[in-house]
Amino acid sequence: MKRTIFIYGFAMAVLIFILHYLEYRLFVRDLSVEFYVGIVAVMFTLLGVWAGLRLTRKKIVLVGPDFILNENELLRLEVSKREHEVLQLMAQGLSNQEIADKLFVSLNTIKTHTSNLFLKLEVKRRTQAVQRGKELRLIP
Amino acid sequence: MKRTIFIYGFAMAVLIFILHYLEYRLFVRDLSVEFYVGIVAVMFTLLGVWAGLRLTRKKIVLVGPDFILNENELLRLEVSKREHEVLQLMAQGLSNQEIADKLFVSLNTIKTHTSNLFLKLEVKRRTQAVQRGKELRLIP
DNA sequence: AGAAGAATCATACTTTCGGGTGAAGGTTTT
DNA sequence: AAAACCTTCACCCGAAAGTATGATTCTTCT
Repeated sequence: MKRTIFIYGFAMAVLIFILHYLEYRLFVRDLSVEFYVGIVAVMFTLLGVWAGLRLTRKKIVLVGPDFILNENELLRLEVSKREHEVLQLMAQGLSNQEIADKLFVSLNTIKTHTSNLFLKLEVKRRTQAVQRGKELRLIP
Repeated sequence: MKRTIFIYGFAMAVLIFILHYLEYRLFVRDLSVEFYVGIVAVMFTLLGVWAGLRLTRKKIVLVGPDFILNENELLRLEVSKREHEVLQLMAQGLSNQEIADKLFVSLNTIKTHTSNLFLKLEVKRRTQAVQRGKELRLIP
């Protein structure tokens, strides 16, 4: 942000200097004011486009990490804490076995959780569960 | 698009006219050229920002809700079009069989694509592939 | 205390995934 | 034309995922 402003101001100064240089050294006031105004307009239009894209791109990046858990959906769908926990790990691309190891429970337990989860989320596969979980803001 | 260009050109003309008006009617050449150049610079910067946002917003809308495909990554990882296509459908939670049906090819073909995809994305499961694909902005 | 819900685990079975290998046809590049 | 690459498909096999059913333990709420 600060860099953008700095670069922008610097470019502004350089352009004005160049214009003066052209005006006094080469053309010796042969050209009208409209000419310079035109050049300045075009150049700063381009600068404006560039700066605008800069700023908005950063906004998009900032939008990224902000997640608010939708507890209403958790309650409505009757998703238990443990199932929610499993869903989170599932969304990280872990296999059932890895989830089981991470939660210190049996593989069968995780299978039960995932099955119940799929019923509650009305999906058939874990990829869909992850999708749905993100849609409903159950996971980031 | 045409409207944008038209509006932009019109605004350009209006601004130049206003400047001339100010120059000859009010200030009577009391102010230096730098002053006018400054005003023009600021104004066209704003116009540039506006125009830039216009144009890019339209591009984004065409693709979807603020998603810009990262073609560099596709090239870098050597992901083919077909593999990219499969990745998209995979991200929608479809099974290999469903993807095969949707693309009118054999299940084995999809398996080959997914296998190669996993190698290129350096993952082991489809859930991870989807994750990675989103990270790298290969899919929305 | 007893009912309800959750978490846990098991067993058995089916389906889907994923790895490995090989190969044929097509396009692009050299 | 030959090489390189993409796309397509096949077969095999093991691992992982998912379904169904039933059972035990534990907390929690009434």
